[in-house]
Amino acid sequence: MTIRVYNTLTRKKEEFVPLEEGKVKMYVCGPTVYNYIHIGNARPAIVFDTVRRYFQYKGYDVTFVSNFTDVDDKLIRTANELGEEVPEIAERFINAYFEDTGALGCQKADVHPRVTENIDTIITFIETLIDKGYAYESEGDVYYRTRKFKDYGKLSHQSIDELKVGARIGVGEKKEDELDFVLWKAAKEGEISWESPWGAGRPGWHIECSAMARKYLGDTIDIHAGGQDLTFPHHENEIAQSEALTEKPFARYWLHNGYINIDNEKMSKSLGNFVLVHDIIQKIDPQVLRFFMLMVHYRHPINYNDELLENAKSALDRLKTTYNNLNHRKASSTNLADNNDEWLGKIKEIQEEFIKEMDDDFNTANAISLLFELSKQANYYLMEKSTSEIVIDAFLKEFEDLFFVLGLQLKEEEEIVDEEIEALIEQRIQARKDRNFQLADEIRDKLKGMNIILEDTPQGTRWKRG
RNA sequence: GGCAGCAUAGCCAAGUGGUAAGGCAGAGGUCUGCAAAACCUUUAUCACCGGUUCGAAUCCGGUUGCUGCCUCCA
Repeated sequence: MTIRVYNTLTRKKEEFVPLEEGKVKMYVCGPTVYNYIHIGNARPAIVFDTVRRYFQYKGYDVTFVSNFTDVDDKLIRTANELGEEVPEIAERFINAYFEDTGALGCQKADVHPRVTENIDTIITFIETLIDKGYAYESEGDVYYRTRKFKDYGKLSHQSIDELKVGARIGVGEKKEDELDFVLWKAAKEGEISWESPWGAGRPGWHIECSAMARKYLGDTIDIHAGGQDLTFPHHENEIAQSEALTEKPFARYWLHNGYINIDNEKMSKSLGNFVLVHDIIQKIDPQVLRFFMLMVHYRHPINYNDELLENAKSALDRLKTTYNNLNHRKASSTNLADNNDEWLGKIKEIQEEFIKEMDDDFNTANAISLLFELSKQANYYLMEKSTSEIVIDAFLKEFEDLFFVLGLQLKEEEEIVDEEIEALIEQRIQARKDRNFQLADEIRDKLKGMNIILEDTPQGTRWKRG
């Protein structure tokens, strides 16, 4: 089965056919590193990390590039406010980005290019656009001649004339046309800058992605992705820049993820409702946030609040409990069960359904429902009097594989064996043997107070943290 | 004004022509010394109106409500 992806360019689900068989070249627009990332930044990171993992699961060789915008107006402003230099700020929040997204289970990209490390590439790109007549210098700035690019608007499906109606006016007399956008910005007094044929300055926002995607992935890439709001103007402008330069299609498939609202309101500075990943993961397992996001289809909006996150935690715990129960049962399993094939068949069936759902434009919501089906089947199996190690292992492996695809972790960190807890549990086991249930319950309550929850199973007593 | 999206049970959320997945929460039950975990049962005709069709949550038209983008916000 092939993967079908919704392509913003055509507004349809299309069969994914890579440029080069078995390989996927993917570029995801990364953050401007002037602050900790908020959950809106986390969504594309999580979603497209999952897309990447799924391609890999299907056997593709994926080259994944995601940039850092490490110089722009917001960085300069932040630097001024804090009395620091732009590179310091950028470095700090790039590190924070890796820390936060790492906690969320996102793998690092193959390349994380930074604007400030690719200034030469960007300047060359702009020079070529000028040579081809697609750009012009004006008082130290360089602008893109938007009307010259005949396909402008093809991604956001707007005609140039419609855009003109909505275009903000008064941006500057330096432009030939109000739709033109900046490729190179002349430096103001004291601003961080680089030398260029047009004087000291820095790159505009859109040009970096065109230049860096081309440098690291080539003229045409398979997938270009980012948040929905980047469709226009950012991605539209990237297409204009890249395709004007190479005269080839820039990206074959454009994927965009939906927004996140906080308590049904848009996250915005004026509302003061920005939720930083850095803060949430102090309070809740980062896995839960990832799971929460994957429970909704990536193109749909998500509403966020604490209660919904709690629901996601309960749901994820259910799956983890089943996994732990399987592990617990492994020790007492034998090789003598005679219905192994039946169970192995069921597991295989669930795996196939999972793949079918993910093939359909990465429908993680449905894929997760298959995890619950796996959990249900595993629980049925655990009700059997004797279990086969082969089947238990197959269940465990399936859980691990599918969790890995979604970027979720099953194996807990090694619990440090607490002697006090162990001793109390031993005492209670003895008390139960003696049918001294009052003492047994007292011990259980005491442990509960220590956030230890006990489970008495036919295979013995086990504990977990609450 | 232009372009686009959304409206499914108490909550979250799948589902684009064949009679409503899954999760959370709730209720009842089984198991258990009691719990925990698990299992079973139970809760919707899909915003509204009209149309197409043997058949629509799913297609078309309209109405209402909400949302996003329209130059630097993921």
